[in-house]
Amino acid sequence: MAEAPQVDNAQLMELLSVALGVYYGEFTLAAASENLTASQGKALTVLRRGPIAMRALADTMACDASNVTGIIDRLEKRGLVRREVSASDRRVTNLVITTQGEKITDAIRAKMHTTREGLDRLGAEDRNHLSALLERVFGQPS
Amino acid sequence: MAEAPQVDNAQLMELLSVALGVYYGEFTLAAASENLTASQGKALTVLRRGPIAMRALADTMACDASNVTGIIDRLEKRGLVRREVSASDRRVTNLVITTQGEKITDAIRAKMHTTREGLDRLGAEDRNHLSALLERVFGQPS
DNA sequence: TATTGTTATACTCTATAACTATA
DNA sequence: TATAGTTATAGAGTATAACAATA
Repeated sequence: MAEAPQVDNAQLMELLSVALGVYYGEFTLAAASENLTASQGKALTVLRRGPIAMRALADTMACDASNVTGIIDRLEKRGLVRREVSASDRRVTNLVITTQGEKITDAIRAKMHTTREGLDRLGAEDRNHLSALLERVFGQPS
Repeated sequence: MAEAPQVDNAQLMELLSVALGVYYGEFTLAAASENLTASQGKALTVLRRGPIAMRALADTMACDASNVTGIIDRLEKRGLVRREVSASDRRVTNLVITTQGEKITDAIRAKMHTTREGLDRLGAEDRNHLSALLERVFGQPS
């Protein structure tokens, strides 16, 4: 049996802070290489998961709804995102990523070498375990 | 034996993206409750680990060095950070967090309920495992 | 010559408040 | 009345370029 390192939550919070800092820094640089700001890249990443309303995107990005207008304006001007008025509620604007937008999110992800090489160091079992742990920590909070 | 979910790196990258979104969103709100922007909170969090030069902080934050000047100006004006000219190289400015700055980072961390409760759901063994996995993925990249 | 930190500039992000359209 | 999205505004973040001080 290996010695239990006895990691407490404060140390784990610190480790998460460092790990996600590395991830976010690399994401910012990768987005910049595609001429996107971090916020634009983040919005595009959320849209990559599927269509979403302006308001819901603002909630996911933890920013005010008024900010999303400008961010989406710039992405739409570049043809990376499409606005669609909801059929069921005409107040709602649904956002849909375009094929070109999908290509850019894929390009950003492909450029995140540090993170990908880090994950490559894990075997299949450890990948499964990390996935399960992240889902338990960050998955649907009650 | 449990069925192997067969998680590939693309899924893990997506999961990391979601985790970062939850963590960063909560961090932004916690920092705002202390009247700090996300960037100011991030800078203070890095400084909490120990003194660091302006240039190194810019690298860690993945932003241009010129930005750090303004961010530190505002933190210094509030007494949360101190500038110290390096004794060994007078071009270098070392940044030191103050006692008041430490208190604020602790207050921010204390307010991150979703993340902390997520970690609380893990037992001692899973905490150790998550810690080891994060270090293997994000620890000192060659 | 090269590096550190600052300043000036232009653009983007951000929250707040007020507004229109729709429910 | 309440909600979705936009606009206007002011302060903060951001990269670029140019600069002074130091190495």
